[in-house]
Amino acid sequence: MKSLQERFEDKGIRPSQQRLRIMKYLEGRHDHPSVDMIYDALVREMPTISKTTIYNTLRLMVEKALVADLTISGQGVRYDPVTEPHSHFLCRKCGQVIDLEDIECPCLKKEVQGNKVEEVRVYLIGLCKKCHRR
Amino acid sequence: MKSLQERFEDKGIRPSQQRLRIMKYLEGRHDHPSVDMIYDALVREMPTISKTTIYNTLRLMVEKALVADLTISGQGVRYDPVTEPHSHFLCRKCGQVIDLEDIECPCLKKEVQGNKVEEVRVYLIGLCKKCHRR
DNA sequence: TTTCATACTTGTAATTATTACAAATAGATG
DNA sequence: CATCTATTTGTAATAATTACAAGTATGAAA
Repeated sequence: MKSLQERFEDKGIRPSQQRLRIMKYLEGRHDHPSVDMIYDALVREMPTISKTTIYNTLRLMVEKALVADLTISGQGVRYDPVTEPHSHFLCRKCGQVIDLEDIECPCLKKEVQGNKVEEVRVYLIGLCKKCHRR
Repeated sequence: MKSLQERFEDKGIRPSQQRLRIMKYLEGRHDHPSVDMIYDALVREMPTISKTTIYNTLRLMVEKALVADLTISGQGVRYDPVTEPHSHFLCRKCGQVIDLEDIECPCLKKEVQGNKVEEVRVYLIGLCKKCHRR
């Protein structure tokens, strides 16, 4: 895997302190944080960072396909450092969002009923392993 | 298909003028309107209706499973009078949301990786038939 | 290295979507 | 008709996001 610096260069993104921090934070977790979660975590080490920068950076990263955005029912927007297509599971009780790598999706066809498919998003909702046990 | 009145009674919902109007409007279309679209259309025939009532009614209908809510990437919440499970296609150019009845979904399993699946939402994004032709 | 132009960040204000809430209204029941 | 309760309405509050202008940092050129 290429370094962050390299991936930024490839896409013509200037590697500012803020952008690097945001991406490093995101890549270190798999819980699909929201803007607020990212801000709250980073503002401790970087007290001057602003929420607008988080928004700007994430918009740029999504545009350049270095980050994926998820809009799951009722949860607002969440961000995912993994851009390879995969599905997500939302636990309606604890709210956590889990990656599901192995779900093969039938709708990966290029064309459906005459419409050109560019992207497939599959969200499963239910009770996660832990919450289900009670 | 049962009448609206009957379906309301079954669920213990009082059939107020507003609720009936909102549901009738929704059932007459298949373009998955937003709260604003519904409000703008109804306020002409019912000048005193309030947006809060639209929100309240839709929340109730979703709760009682007479309406489905869709949260597609970037489009805010849209509402669908069809509650049988089916998929949706969003055209990234013209913004329309199309029903896809025939997409069979592989993930209709009851359980995935230990998590209990209660609901499956599949969104396809791309260019619709019309927009694609250009 | 200084200078300059440009890109990036920040804080604030504006916008949009949604919910909370209390007062007014309508509808059902006795 | 009188009363009780559910519903609706308007307004205010909240939350998420975007717009924008001013300040700051960065890189290139001199």
